[in-house]
Amino acid sequence: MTQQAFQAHDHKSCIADGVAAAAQSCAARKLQLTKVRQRVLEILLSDHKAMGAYEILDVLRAEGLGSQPPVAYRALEFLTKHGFAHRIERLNAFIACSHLNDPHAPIFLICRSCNRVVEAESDPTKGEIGRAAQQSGFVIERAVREAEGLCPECADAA
Amino acid sequence: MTQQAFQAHDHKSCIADGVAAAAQSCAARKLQLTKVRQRVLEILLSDHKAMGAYEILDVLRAEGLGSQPPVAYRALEFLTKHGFAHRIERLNAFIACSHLNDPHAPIFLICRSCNRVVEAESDPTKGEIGRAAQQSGFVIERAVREAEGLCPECADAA
DNA sequence: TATTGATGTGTTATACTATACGGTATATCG
DNA sequence: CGATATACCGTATAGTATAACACATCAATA
Repeated sequence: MTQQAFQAHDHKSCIADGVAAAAQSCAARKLQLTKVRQRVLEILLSDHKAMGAYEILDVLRAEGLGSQPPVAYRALEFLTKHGFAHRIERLNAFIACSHLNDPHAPIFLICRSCNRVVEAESDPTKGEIGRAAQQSGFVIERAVREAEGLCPECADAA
Repeated sequence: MTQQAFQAHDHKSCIADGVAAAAQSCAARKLQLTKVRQRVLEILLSDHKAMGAYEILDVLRAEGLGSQPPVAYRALEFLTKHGFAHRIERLNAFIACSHLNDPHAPIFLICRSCNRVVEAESDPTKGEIGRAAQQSGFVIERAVREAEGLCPECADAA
C-alpha cells in the first residue's frame, strides 16, 4: 500500500499531483485529457470516496460541462480504460487511481461506515485467485478484489 | 476447488443434490424453503451460468409464480443471505452455491466467452486482501473476489 | 485543397437493475 | 386463541447504463 487514505494526509496534493501525473501520462501516450475528462478526474480526486456516475454528472451539470448521462460515462470510460480511475463493482461507483505509475491490479478496502476507499495493490495471478485459476486452467484477464468492512477509525469508534 | 463446472459432469445431480441439501439445511435452521425460493434455486442450479434477476423473473412469470421484480429479488435475497446462492458483483447476477456445506468465502472464475462461472473457495483473511487489510488496520466483513477471463475450453478454442 | 477517417461532444430515447411502500396471508409460539 | 414475525403480492419509482444519431474537430493524405 503506497497511500494511506484512512489516515490524515496532505489532501490538496492528491488532486494536484493526480492531475499533473495524468496530464503527463496522456502526453506521453498521445491521449487527449480533454476538459470534461480532466474535470471528472479532479472530481474523483477531490475525496477518497467512490462516486456514482450520476453524482459526478450533477457536478458537471452545475458547471455547464454536460448534462446527460453519456457525458459522465464517456469520461469515466476513458479514465478507467487508461488506468486513471477504477470502477468499484460492489458500489457501482468510481474512484481515482492512487497508483498513477504502472499498470497494476488494485485491491480496494471499502469502509461501510465513513465510505472512504483505499486502494492497495498486488499481483492477482499470485495469491488465492491465481491459485484457483491455475488449478482449473482458467486464464485471468481481469480480477475484481474488493473488501468491505470498517476502517481503523470507524472500527475504533464502534 | 471442490467442483469443476468447466468440465463435463453429471449435471442432473447438481440440481437434485443442490435442492436436497438446501431443503435439509433449511429444515435444520428453521428456514422456510418456500415454493418460489426453491424454484429460484432450481433455476439457478439448472446451469453453471450467472443469471440476472429479470432473467429469473421471466421464468417465474412463465410458470405463474410471480410477475413483478420484488418476487425474484426477495427470493434471491433469501438464497444469498443464507448461503444457497451468491451474487456476482461484476455481472449484477446470481449463481447457485456449489459448496452447500459450511460458511465460506467464495472466489468466482467467470468465462467471458461461454459465460460459465465456477466457484472456488478460500479464506479471504489470508492472501493478498487480508494482508492489505492488516497493514492498514482494516476489518474485513465481506470480500468480493471475482476473476474474469477464459475457461480452459474457450482458451483452447481461441 | 478536398477527402477521409478517427475521435470527441451533445442529445434523445430507452434498457437494465433494484428497492420503498402498502396491504394481505400464513406460520409460529406463548 | 391472540400476538408477533415472516412471507407474499403488486404498484410505483429510483438508480444505473447504453444505443443510436448528429455535429464538430483535427490530422493524414489523395
